[in-house]
Amino acid sequence: MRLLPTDLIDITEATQPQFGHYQCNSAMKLVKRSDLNLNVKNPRQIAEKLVLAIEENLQLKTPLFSKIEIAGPGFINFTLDTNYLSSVINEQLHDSRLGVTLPNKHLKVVIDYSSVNIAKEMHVGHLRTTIIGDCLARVFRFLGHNVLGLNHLGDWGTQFGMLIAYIKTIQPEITENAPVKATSTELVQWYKASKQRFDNDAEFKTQAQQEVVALQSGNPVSLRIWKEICDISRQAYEEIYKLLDIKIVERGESFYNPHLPDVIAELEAKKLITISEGAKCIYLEGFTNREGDELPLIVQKKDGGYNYATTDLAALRHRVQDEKADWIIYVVDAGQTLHFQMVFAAAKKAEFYNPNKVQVDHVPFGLVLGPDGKKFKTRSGDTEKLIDLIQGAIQKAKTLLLERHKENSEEMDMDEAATILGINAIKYADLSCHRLGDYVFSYDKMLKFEGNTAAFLLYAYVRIQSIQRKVNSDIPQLIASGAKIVLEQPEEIALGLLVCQFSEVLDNTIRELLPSRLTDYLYTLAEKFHLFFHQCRVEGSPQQNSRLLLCKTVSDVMHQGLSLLGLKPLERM
RNA sequence: GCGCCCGUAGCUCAUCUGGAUAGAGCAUCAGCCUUCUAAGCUGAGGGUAGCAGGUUCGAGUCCUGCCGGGCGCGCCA
Repeated sequence: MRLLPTDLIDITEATQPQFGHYQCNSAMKLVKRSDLNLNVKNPRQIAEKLVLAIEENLQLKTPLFSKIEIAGPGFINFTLDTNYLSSVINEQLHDSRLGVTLPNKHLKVVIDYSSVNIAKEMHVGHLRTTIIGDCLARVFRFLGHNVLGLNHLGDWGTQFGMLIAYIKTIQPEITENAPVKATSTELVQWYKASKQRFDNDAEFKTQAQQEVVALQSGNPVSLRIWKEICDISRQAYEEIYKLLDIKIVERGESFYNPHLPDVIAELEAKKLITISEGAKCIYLEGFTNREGDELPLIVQKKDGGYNYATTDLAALRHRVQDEKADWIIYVVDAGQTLHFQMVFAAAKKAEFYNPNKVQVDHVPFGLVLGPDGKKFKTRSGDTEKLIDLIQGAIQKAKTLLLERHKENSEEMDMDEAATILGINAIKYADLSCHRLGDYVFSYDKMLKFEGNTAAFLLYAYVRIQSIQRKVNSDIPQLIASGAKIVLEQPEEIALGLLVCQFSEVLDNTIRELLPSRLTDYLYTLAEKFHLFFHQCRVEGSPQQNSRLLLCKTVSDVMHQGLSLLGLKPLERM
């Protein structure tokens, strides 16, 4: 398609089945371009020229299309040749990467997600960043990129001043060598108590702020208590990561602490710092506050302490300079959009990164709402603990499984299946809704096993496994013997086409950083499979081998797709 | 007040750099299991895409204004 200026190449999937498989919308755009001297007023005439050119170019090769038609104002509709489609899917059958080619350039992609807070329990609000970030990391990895997933732990800052000050009042015997005695539950209680005191007791607030400075400057007792707190907390969140199958590198705010003075020094050297009301600030164009005055990004507080802007700047610089990132992605809730805009703008101004060389994206997501339609409380109010939530889903899944398998419950490991089903349901409920929208968190909804849910996908996968058990054929042997997929029935062709589009879908998922592109695709794949299942008998049919292999490609794509979402498959359910 | 996000079927949501007749699920109604898992499939009804303009051959999608909801806006992260 060198014939067209790249910005005018507009080839998309057909919007309706009767229009074929793909459509080209370029003719309507070309007619407007006077600079190309086409001397044609009617887009249909352009479409005719394009079709001629395409047919000439493809003459000597395998026929790609069985039909190319011009329709409407100038749409060009392409119907793929079934033999060609069959040849593509047969190639994919032999390809362990399912038709997904490795990139020319392997990018270093840093993804910042999960960001749990030490001394606070993981709650439903951590679900989105953790699951979306994990999914994006998995897709990038599968596409052949070098991913560094970072857990930007909230393990530093004012809250630790509060906590340490509080612990010193209730356990005054603590020294550098006498450890804190507490469970993670107690820690959370202490956090709440210290927060309350911080808000209501001015003297305590001052103490807490002094503790922050002590911690940041490396006071041994403060550091010791801090380390204990982190260790206790870690046990709690690692349990959840294990359950959710999340693998992430821990690199919290404290990691950047030694770099903070240097970040400030560099900003000062570059003459970006203005002192305002005792605080060191960067003023950026286009940001105003409530009164319409310029809004600063505060990088050092008047008490000398650093804040999250400082840490984020240090982190960004580190990720560019030390990690050599090509792409940095922050999976953080939409409420922090302004913060990231300012940090990115400041980092550009400070030349911490070159926007032409490094792509930096904030990937915002909507809120998780409670049953009342309001945001789950995070700070002081009681919230649903993530661990309880997960256990609840697993319990519910188990009830459903037992109900379904009253007679033959010995065929499968109910606990294992329930765990997989429950966790899949939670993850899928989150990933399948559009990232930017809020959604109401509901056990019932996420465990509903109809419609666009994890169970619907799993059910398609399970049915394929069931067919394979029934036929009991050695599939690797079958492939080795040269058996081929022959797409004939409309249901087979529709299914085969979809299987071949896996690679395109992953590209879209990454381009928009939207996991819901992948869930939508897998949902459609499951739908098309169920259709095929009803219309096309596999076992005992004349097309048994071909259909068995078609099922295998669907199973492979489904398996890989589920894995990219962070879900696990089941052989039976 | 300013900025960002959202508003699509009774409900929950899709609609992929603007494309042809806006699609699913739930709920309602009517069908399909002596054949590979009925957690499935088929069919029916259900729409002024918040409202009003504009740009365009073409707008749910882009622009402007208004209405409604959410979030954010100087030392919490």
